Amino acid sequence: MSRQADLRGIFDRLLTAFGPQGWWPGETPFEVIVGAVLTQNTAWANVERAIWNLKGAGALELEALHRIDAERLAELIRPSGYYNMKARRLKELVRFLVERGGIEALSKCGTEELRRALLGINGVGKETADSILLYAFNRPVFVVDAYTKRIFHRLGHLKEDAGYDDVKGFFEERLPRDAALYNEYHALIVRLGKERCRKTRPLCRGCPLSDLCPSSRNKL
DNA sequence: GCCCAGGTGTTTC
DNA sequence: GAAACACATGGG
Repeated sequence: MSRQADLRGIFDRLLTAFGPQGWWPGETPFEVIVGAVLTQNTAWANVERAIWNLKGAGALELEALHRIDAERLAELIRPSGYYNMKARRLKELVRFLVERGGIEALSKCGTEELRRALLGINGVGKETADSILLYAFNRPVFVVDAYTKRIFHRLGHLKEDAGYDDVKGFFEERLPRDAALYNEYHALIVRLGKERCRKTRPLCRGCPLSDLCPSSRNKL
């Protein structure tokens, strides 16, 4: 850590540059949960196609997804990639939700308890669990993804080998525990991460965010 | 054709 | 433990 991280300052700059991101792009907590699995290592545009298929089949509801065959489900979510694996994972997650009395009942659980339970489900890792906690259950949990590590390591705020929980703790210790703030911050990091510098402007000349640029080719 | 995308579990050293 | 691998579609 070469210097003190001004996480709030970076947040303000990203918000000014990109505006509110309106995450999660899902209409119900259940839709958020399904999307969290479907988007694992997958471009969101492909997830949207899968979601659209599920809606069209009337399968984007807890009971419907609980009843559907894994094979049929795999067919519907095919555009999101890894469809056989994700179909099994979704079935597991849905069974968990049903067994625990649904999302409403689960919302009475403590955050740590719920996180442990989610992590116990096959196919739900830390990022997926935290995405569900933050975006479906509105809990103040900072979500870490590959962009977060890449960008903040490049800024000199994280060690090369910082693990998921190290990074999560880094943010949670330096920011107020505020679900709305974590919601927007993670979304803005993803937005920044996706921002690819044009080949015609390899040094992001004039870009007010050039010092935050995630591209390793653009070390300043 | 190649690389990447809002990861995770399993296998192997 | 951590590195290597499997899982798969669609856009740039």
